[in-house]
Amino acid sequence: MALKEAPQYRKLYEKLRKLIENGTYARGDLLPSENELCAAHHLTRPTVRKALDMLVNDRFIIRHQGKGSIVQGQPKGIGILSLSGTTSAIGQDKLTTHIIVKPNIRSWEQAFGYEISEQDKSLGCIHIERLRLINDIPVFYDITLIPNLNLTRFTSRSFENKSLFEILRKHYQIQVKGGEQKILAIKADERIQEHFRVKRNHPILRLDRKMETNRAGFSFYSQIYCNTMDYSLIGRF
Amino acid sequence: MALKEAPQYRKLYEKLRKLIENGTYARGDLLPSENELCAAHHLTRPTVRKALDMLVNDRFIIRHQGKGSIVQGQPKGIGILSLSGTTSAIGQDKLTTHIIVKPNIRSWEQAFGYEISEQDKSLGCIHIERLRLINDIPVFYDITLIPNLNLTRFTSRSFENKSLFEILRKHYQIQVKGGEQKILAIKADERIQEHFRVKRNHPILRLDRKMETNRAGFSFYSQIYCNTMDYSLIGRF
DNA sequence: TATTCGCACTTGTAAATACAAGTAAAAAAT
DNA sequence: ATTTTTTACTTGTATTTACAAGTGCGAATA
Repeated sequence: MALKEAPQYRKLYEKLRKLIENGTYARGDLLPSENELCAAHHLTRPTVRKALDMLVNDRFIIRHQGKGSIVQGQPKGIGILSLSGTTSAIGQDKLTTHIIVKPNIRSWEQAFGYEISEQDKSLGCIHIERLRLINDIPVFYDITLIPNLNLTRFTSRSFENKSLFEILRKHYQIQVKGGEQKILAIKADERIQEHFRVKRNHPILRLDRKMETNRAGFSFYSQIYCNTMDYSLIGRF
Repeated sequence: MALKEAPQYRKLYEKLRKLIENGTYARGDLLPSENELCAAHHLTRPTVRKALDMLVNDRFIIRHQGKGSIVQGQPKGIGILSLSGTTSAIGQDKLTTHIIVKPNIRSWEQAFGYEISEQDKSLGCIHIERLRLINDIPVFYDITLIPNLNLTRFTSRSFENKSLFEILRKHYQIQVKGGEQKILAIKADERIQEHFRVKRNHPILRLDRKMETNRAGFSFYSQIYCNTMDYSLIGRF
């Protein structure tokens, strides 16, 4: 089964998104006009517009009739509380990742309080645990459970300093479209105390999340512990 | 200034959305095919597809190539983490409100870490503090700061068991369009211990929010303390 | 000088057309 | 009867064309 090539509008979306993410286009800049993008990439306007529609949807740009497409910058907009993964929520600070439990396949019974389908249950799940540090301070500990269907070579990929969301999007055409989350404040248990190097009774934020994707019936789950002492979570809504 | 008529694709979106919301199309049903919708509404496929794109985006439907558009049903409520105020986030449980500090006008210097404009600063702000109980358990304590411009009779209104968001929308045509929030876990301080009837070191969730409205330049601010022991915050994103 | 007007640009909406690709059921072959 | 192939649908991608409408700037006008 050969991988189908990504459609043109999607390729353009990825290109422009990258240019915004790496700062080539900064907040407030105008993107090239639709006609210029057409000429530059040998596409027609509806195709270009579809790519821009996606960027609007992800809050990378806004458009003004008669004016142009205005870069909004990284959608801090979609901080960890609204949509994106951790990596894009951090911004330019140094984010390092330690894999505590390497991707491995195991069975599951439940997923942090969320119901899972019988099919997912029968196939088992990919299990990852990561500790993430911002500027060398441990801030996130996350456990991720992904249904084990058809993600070839997934367990052998490197996740160090890479965004899980980005891997899913680029290699498997899976985009997180939204989801559900519970959020609560708890005391640090022993394992968390150790990872975060904090005392007992230290208040910790916990998120239990279900991520829903563009692939029908495909959801995955994560539980995130956050030490908000030095870095609080920021999000737009 | 006459109101411009809504575009065709938006009208179709509204129609189909209404049909899903009132149950004419139920979860699992197939929408009429794109060609049938074209014929029925005298539109062409690109226009129909644009309406369906919007429904996909809002998660009312998903589409399957070769199959059709499958109704997903109503996207579930948006909890406190995404957009709405507390009242609509609770659902059917009993929510009671105690006004701890009645609406009063005072000066402000800052608003929970957010920058405020010079104009807002010069006019002072309306200050409210409320304790909210779900099924008689104290769960939220919130402090709200609203710039004091032109909200006639605001301080004399009753806020018992009423939604602040609703008052702003109905009486002042102010709608919250989005905003920014910081979220962190803290230990209960003395005042919170008392209100929530919890011990020292009890983990508490704190949200610092800036609410942006449809009125240009008008934002207001709130700080919310949550006891997530019995009720965790649930939201979609 | 200050204002108005027009032009050249931008994005927004909409149609008509073509072909690719996935799905499911009918039709044909085994 | 079972399997395979065909066929008639569905949505997905992409082009071409046309006009509407908002923006900003420079030239013409008062």
